[in-house]
Amino acid sequence: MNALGLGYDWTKEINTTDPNYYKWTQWMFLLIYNSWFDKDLNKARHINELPIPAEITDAMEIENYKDSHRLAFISMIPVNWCAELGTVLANEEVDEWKSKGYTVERKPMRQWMLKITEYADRLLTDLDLVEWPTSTKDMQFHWIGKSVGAEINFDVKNFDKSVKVFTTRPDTVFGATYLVLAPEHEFVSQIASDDKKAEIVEYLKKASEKSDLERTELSKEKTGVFIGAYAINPATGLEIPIWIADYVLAQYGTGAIMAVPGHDERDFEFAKEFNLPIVQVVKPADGKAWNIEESAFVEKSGFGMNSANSEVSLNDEPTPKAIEKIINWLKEKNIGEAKVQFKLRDWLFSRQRYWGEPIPIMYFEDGTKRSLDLDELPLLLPEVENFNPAGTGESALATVESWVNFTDKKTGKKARLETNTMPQWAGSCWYYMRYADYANNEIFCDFEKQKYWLGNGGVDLYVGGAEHAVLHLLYARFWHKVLYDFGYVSTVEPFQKLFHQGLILGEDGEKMSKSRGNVVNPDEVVGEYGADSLRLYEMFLGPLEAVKPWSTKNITGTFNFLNRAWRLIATEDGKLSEKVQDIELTPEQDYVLNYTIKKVGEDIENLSFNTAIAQMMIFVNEFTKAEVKPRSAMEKFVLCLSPFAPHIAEELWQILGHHKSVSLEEYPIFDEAKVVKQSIEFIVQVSSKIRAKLQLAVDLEENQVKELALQNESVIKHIDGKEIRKVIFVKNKLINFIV
RNA sequence: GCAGAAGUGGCGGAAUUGGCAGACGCGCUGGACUCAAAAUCCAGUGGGCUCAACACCCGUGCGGGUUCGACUCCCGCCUUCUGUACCA
Repeated sequence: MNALGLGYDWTKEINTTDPNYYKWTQWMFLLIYNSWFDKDLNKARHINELPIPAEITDAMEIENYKDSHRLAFISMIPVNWCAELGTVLANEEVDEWKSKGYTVERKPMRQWMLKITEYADRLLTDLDLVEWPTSTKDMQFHWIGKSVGAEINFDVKNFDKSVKVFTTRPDTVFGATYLVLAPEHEFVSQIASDDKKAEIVEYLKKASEKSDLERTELSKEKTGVFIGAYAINPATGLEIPIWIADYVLAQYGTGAIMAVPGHDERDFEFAKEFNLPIVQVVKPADGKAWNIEESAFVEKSGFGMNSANSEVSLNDEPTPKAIEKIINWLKEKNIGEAKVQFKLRDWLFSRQRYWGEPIPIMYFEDGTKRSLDLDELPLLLPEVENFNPAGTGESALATVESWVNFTDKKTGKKARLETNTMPQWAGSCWYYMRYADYANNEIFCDFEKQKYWLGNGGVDLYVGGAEHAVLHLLYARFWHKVLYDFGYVSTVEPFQKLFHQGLILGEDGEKMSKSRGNVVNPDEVVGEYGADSLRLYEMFLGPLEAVKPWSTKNITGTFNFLNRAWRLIATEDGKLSEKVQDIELTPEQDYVLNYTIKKVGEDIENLSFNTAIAQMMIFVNEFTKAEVKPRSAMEKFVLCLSPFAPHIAEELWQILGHHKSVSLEEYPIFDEAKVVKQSIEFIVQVSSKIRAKLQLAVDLEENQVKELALQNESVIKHIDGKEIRKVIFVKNKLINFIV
């Protein structure tokens, strides 16, 4: 990187695995842990400010109540457990190990979660504040996935229970002909009939062995099992069967749905597969008949039908009105209410691996616990011989007796440390702020420094790959907002302007990889053509955001350009060329110079480096033609070139007689008056076809141009005595005679 | 399937309040310099037609449309890339 002349200040290097750095990652985790989300104020507050209900008086119960409100909490949630490996696998690792013959199952295990869902609304609305690519904003928008609907309770026949479902179409409740629970739903084992239990266990086993990916790959064929229980449709009063099926996800909504096969594609497919009744309760707005046995009617623009009981009728109501009406009825009867649901799930934060920041919480023998104080951080990882997981689902840390079990100095009590560690994402959630105050040991970043460097809406320009569009960029926004709520940062959002650079592919148009053998080694290119040629070529390839192939052959273009630029100013042996003299510029040279300064400056602002370089090539071509080169133009050109090709520019600058580094110079200023052309090539069209080009002075009026144009031979020929019906005139551009 | 982006010479790409399509570079062709070559410099280079020039015609993935005028705007398709995965 040094050879390429990239301007990194290595004294400010940071490292998320450095204890002095992860001290603050742990501190931030504890800030989150010691918070609850005040829905009224729509922000995080300290856990000690949480109002405790009067009926809770027992100290232990108060702690439990607090724990259930913390933004970091423990939950039993399904993870990819591989018993043979004794460890939990990431989604993308599952297939790899399964193909090696290992068994991976979805098993609920104790995990630390962060309540990012509390920030769902803010993460959504604050997207308006940032200058990000629309595609990335869209991705986050869909990922957060806000849907507005209702929750409805369906009583279970013969049980004192009711299944809560979430639906965006409560108006179709009259058409709900069965319920479907996620296989993992807690009611399944409780309400299933005995004769179905064997079948259910079998189905559950199969479902648990499927990864999320497999569940969806099998999407075309719906599977499920009737569990021998019935629910009562609260709208119709009818008994409807309860099924389990893995197309219903435990993690979303309530983990249960009311199935309306007449008005939902998935429910329709399922009903067809298992011969369940389909009832039409919405009709198309155009009044045409709809064959509900053929396909589901899913438009939200219809009118209700077959939807009435003794208390409420949705018949002939347009869908939006019907939704409103049924929600009011559900509320009145206390069987449901309006509900906003997000696709966004809480963040599974813990890892059962050695390499990660230890979660700084200790548990005492009496069942109480405490988080570490700032003066006890960082909580270091112990030195170990064996990094393998404990095999119990815990990390290697659980096997380090001396680390895990100890006597707490502050309380004198025997304690056991949490053995979970944090994910890679944690340290990258806030590193962008550490650069502003990289060595501070009192706080993660001094507020004033943070405000100075990042106060203008966050990081001014954040360049990174599109693969981070939803995970890193969402997690970091979440942490930043928590820090904002406690006044540690001055902006609501961490990254003001975001740019995704495109990948440079190998010469074969494929991703560069060792296995494909298409990797280009920059060191070799630098050796042959120099660092400036490489830098310039990478920028000249095409737009920064585009994915584009490398071509070693084409680097001669930028290499030649730099050689030509050199010869403009210097001799082969590095002396100032005798042709560089203090002379006036010709009007044409003056224009090219000023336009180059303007264009390159603007293109840098827009990150359009390829066109900036093209303009500098035009400059060099123009001045190569000249017998004598004006010194002032050469100096300004070197200043333009300097950010792109710093090494050559530096040498040329010194050859031109300067002693101060060119990198300390200001970018040159152009003369606005000189970038306006004195004369322009004017287009003359006859019936929209170009028939002549005239070299004219600028700002001529229509009459003047018309007169000149009509004297042109080619124009006369094409008008051919015909009547001119219309004349279109665009100032300084064209005149068009319609005949 | 859904969402987003893209499709322009032999190649990378340029051109957006709709107004010269192909800037700039690579490659290729010819010339100058040289004993020769490399390097360098100069000229040419979308296709068709033409001995050639002029002129003319065609041309921005495909098919329509709006407009005096469309790479650009609208409708419908095709292809490629990226992301995502039954979210009730």
